[in-house]
This record gives sequence, C-alpha cells and structure tokens, in this order.
Amino acid sequence: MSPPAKTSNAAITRAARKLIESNGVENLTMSALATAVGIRAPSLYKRYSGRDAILGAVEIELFADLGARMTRTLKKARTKKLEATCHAYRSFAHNHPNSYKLMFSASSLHSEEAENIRVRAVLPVIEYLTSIVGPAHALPAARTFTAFLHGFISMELGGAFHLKGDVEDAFRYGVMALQAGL
Amino acid sequence: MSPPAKTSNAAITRAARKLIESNGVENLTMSALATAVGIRAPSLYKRYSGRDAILGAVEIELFADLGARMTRTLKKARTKKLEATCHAYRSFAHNHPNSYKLMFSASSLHSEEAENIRVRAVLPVIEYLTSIVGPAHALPAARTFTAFLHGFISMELGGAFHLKGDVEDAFRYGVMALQAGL
DNA sequence: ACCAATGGCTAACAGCATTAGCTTAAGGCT
DNA sequence: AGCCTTAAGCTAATGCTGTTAGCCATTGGT
Repeated sequence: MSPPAKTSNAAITRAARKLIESNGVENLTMSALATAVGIRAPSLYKRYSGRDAILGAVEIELFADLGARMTRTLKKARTKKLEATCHAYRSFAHNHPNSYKLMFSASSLHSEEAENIRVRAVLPVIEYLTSIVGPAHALPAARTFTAFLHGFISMELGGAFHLKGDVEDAFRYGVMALQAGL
Repeated sequence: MSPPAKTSNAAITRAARKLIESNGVENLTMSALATAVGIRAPSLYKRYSGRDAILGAVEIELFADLGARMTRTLKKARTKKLEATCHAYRSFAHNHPNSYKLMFSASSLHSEEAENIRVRAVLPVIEYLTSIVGPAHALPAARTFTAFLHGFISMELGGAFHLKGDVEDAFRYGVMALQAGL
C-alpha cells in the first residue's frame, strides 16, 4: 500500500521524550523532532495532527510510567508503604524533571484517554488509603497527598526553595506530618 | 530631552496583567500588548529588554500582591490564623488563575529582586509557624504548607480534580490534616 | 500491468519576537 | 533665538516557529 515507513508513532514519541528531557518542552521543535527520526517536519503531520497531539501522546506515556511505578512500589513495600510511594514519586520527577514539568503544564490536554490514565495512576493510592482512613476520607486524603507531592516537587524543580535549609529534611518532614494528620 | 511619552513601564505591566488574566500568558503577544498601551510592538523594547523581562516584571508585582494579601490576612485574623491564610492564598489564585499559573511557570526568572519578593511573601508565615512548631521545624513546616497549597491549587486550576467528590471539602480536609500533623 | 493509497518531499504562508535604522520633538546650553 | 543631544516612537526587515498545499514515489492488491 505504501513505501516502507522511515519511522513510526512510537519512534516519534520516543525521540520526543528524549529531546524534551534534554532540552525542555519549550525547545522541542517539529523540525528537530523530525530530524531526530530521520524525516522532515511536515511529514510528522502524517502521523500526528500537530505538536500538541505529540505532546499529548508523550504525556500519556509518562502518566502510564509514573502510575506503573507507584503501583509497583506500593505493592512491593512490606512496611511504610505510603512513604515508599512518596519517594518513588519524587524520584521519578527527579529522574525526568523536564518531562515532569510537561505532565503538569497548562497545555495538558483533556482527552478521555489522558483522563483515564491519570485516574488509573492514583487509583492504587486511593485504594490503599481507604484501608487506612476509611472510604469516606480516602478521596480527600489522596488529594491532600498528591497535592503535597506535586506542590513540593514542582517548587523544588522550579528552584523555589532557595532559602537555606535541607530540602530532603523538609520532604521527610512533610510526609511524616501528613501521615500523622490523617 | 525627548517627545512626550505615550506610555510608561507601569502602564505596560498593568496592561500585560489585564491581557494575561483574560487570555492566558501564552496568548500575550508583544503586538497586542503594544496596541493596548497605544504604541507599536518594537517600541516596547525601549522600556523592556524583551517579552521575558515584561513577564518578569509582572511576576514581581504578583508576588508582591500575594505576599501583601497573606500578611494582611495573617495579622487580621484573631483565631484560626493559618486556615485564614490558606484560604486567602487560594482565593487569590481563584481570582487570578492565569496570573497564578504565570507565577509558577517554568519561565520564572531568577532575578535577585524576584527572589527577594518571593521570600518576603512567605516570611510572615514562617514567623507565625515558629511560634507554633518552634524555630527548628518552622522552615520545613512552612515548606510543607506552601507545597500543599501550591500543589492543590495548581492541580485544581489545571483540571486534575475531575474525579467526583467535593473539592472544597478536600481543601479543608487537607488544611486540617496538615495542621494536625505539625 | 495497473491503480489506489500511504508516507515522504519541497515550497509557501502566517504569526511570532526581535533588530536595524530612521524620524521627531522636547529641553538644556550657548 | 537657535542649536543639538537624546529619548521615544516609527517602518521595514530578519529569522524562526507551526502548519498547509500540493506533488511524487513506492508498494500491495486486483
């Protein structure tokens, strides 16, 4: 039906993730991405409707990865499950800071698929919290937890913690305080 | 020394804030901003070195406003000072959602002035927390609090709370839990 | 042997921030 | 008064975006 493809959707998102991670989302140009997969910029539009669609696809992959990682950690840890999950979340962000920024940037599309993936990422945590604070408070508790996590990390990555003092300590302190407060 | 100025730095940041609030940062163009103050785009460069510089100036104004508001609330409230401050923070974000996004966007410059303003905005909270958790824990406690606040609100504004359930409730729950945990 | 369709290409466009270089008008100085 | 420096505006042009239009080659099915 057609000449042999030089690239693929998967290769494109893979290259996009790499470029985003090294240069930041704002520096991901269609031209650079195309070159990275061995084609020219306009050919990208044969596979994705535009730059936003590519970022959306990357976002979905990232949320899936994060969700898998948290679920795995939550299951694996025998004790201090919540703490372990918090640290897994944070280390994910530290390992892919630029990707993490993308995941929570304003341009976050609201496709149904993205929504589902997001929900699926938090579901295990809600489930676990249910066993601790009960079903009535599980949702607000999860929100409090993820809010703290996201807030802490986004400020950390944004360099908002330039005040003296140990950031690691502050994180542990925050996790403890939250846990105690539930 | 020169012909009468058609505009001023203050008028520019004022117009920028208005445009950002109604259209979002990403839609603030030099051309639109120039038109809003009655000049042409290139003339903006006589006053600011570029778009980023303008955003930086706006950011500084915003942090100053937020800081003033929090300080005022903290002083005014007779009881439940911390809760009142949390709600003041959140209502600021709700009143200026697009501006709020700018304040914590990745492009946040790290000028010395911006840094100072940021610190000044949180200082009263740290001071107050010192009187509660003691000087040793005041900084991590403040970080935990601001992390929660920022995380909650940025997720809320980003539409990450599409799961059923009352968001107001979750916020109150979070504030309570944090307070209890300190 | 043909033919439809796919996936690539070049050329072109529109919108953006920014730069170069010119013009105008106030205000100080002789 | 007359000049001349200088700030603040302007138009025109540049270079970089994302995106669209339209063309061409290759393939797999008939």
